[in-house]
Amino acid sequence: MENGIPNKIVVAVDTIILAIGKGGLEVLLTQFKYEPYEGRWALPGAVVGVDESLEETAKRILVKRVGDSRLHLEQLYCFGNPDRDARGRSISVAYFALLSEKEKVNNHLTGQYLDMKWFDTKHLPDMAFDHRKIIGVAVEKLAYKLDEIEIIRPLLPTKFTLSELQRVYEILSGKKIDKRNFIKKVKNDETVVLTTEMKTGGAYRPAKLFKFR
Amino acid sequence: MENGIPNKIVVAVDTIILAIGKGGLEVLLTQFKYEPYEGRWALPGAVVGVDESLEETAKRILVKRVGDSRLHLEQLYCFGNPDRDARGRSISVAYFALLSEKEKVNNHLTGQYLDMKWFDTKHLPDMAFDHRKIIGVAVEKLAYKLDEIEIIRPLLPTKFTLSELQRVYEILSGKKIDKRNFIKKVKNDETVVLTTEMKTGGAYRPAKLFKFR
DNA sequence: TCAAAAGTGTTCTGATTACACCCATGT
DNA sequence: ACATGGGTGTAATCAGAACACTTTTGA
Repeated sequence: MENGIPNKIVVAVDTIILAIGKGGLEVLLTQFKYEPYEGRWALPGAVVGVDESLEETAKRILVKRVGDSRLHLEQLYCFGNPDRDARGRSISVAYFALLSEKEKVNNHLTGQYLDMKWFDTKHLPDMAFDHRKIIGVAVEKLAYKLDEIEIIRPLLPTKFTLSELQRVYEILSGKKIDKRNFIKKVKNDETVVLTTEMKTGGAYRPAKLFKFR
Repeated sequence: MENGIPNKIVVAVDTIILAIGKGGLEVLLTQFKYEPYEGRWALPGAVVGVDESLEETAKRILVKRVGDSRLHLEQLYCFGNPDRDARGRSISVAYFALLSEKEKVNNHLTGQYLDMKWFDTKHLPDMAFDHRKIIGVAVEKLAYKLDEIEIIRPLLPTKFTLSELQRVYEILSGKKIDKRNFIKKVKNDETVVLTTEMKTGGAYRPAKLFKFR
């Protein structure tokens, strides 16, 4: 039962902004400028406004940091241990956001946003708060959701080759998979269909392009 | 990024206490005594203490309402729409708790706790806040988690017949399943094993008792 | 002896795994 | 011509679904 007694807990949203990079799954972090976490890296976040839904807070962060709020956004978990923030009691509602075009963000990485950088989720820098753990939970959940190939959609451009799809699948699941078995899986699933176009311009043999339905 | 600016948001934990009852899955609710939700039913909840973790808050609720905090407890979701509480801005971190012995709770349903009652999740009364929706999400998640039979453990006594196990499975999944197929599934799974005991005293033919490993 | 729940096996289908070679292109 | 990634099929195994009759007990 809830009642109206106010408390001193700060409610924040933190976003785990993920994209596929050269080496694997990457997350966008910002460097903290102040004590007690000076120099350490943190997830982009914001305190929830009094008239703002949690998802609106998350979108506000995305607009500021990525320049676009139309990403796949999903609530991950609510972290609330009393010792998670050395500055005082806070709880963080974590959302993950999936991004297909890192480049778009990278245009943001100028001027006032020079404190932002992509990191491979397997090689994270020194992190503030419990954010390392939060990223761990996010990566784990993503792998768990992978039984629906659909979850890959926001991480790819609208058209992609089978190899690109398979690469994302392997990165998220952490497992290698055989090409021939993978195409069977994809064809069964029916969420991914062939287009008539070919990926040209790449080195070597052109590949058929697929898209999500 | 989080900072220390205080806000006016109340952080509460609400618990969805579930058990298997005569008609199906049941949830324990309390009747609200005050405006603006007078007479409506709500999930047992509490405001999070400043030095208390979210899970500790949930356990505090369980001790008070059920007399036991050693239930299966799991965070469900964080609900935070600005209009979810007519009295002011609040967010609710929902936890579900699974209970095998409704009777234990029923001893609590006396004196100051006469405002507590079990309801079938399919026939809920008029509810306060967004609690009807929260219960819906909980029931859905439970069905989703059912691919691991393990999730049924906290809803059953330590020893149980195959039919009892199957009944819970059917209630949570919302589907009928064939007896012979069900035992194959259970045997494959290997989390449930046969004991040497029989369920005697019931009407008709005695049944073998199983237990979780 | 009857009512009610317990107990039991086979067949079919669809998904998953293991596995190896030729093809099309740019350099 | 060669290096590189694109593209393809078969056989074995396993889980899930459909399906009906006999057994044991208490009343």
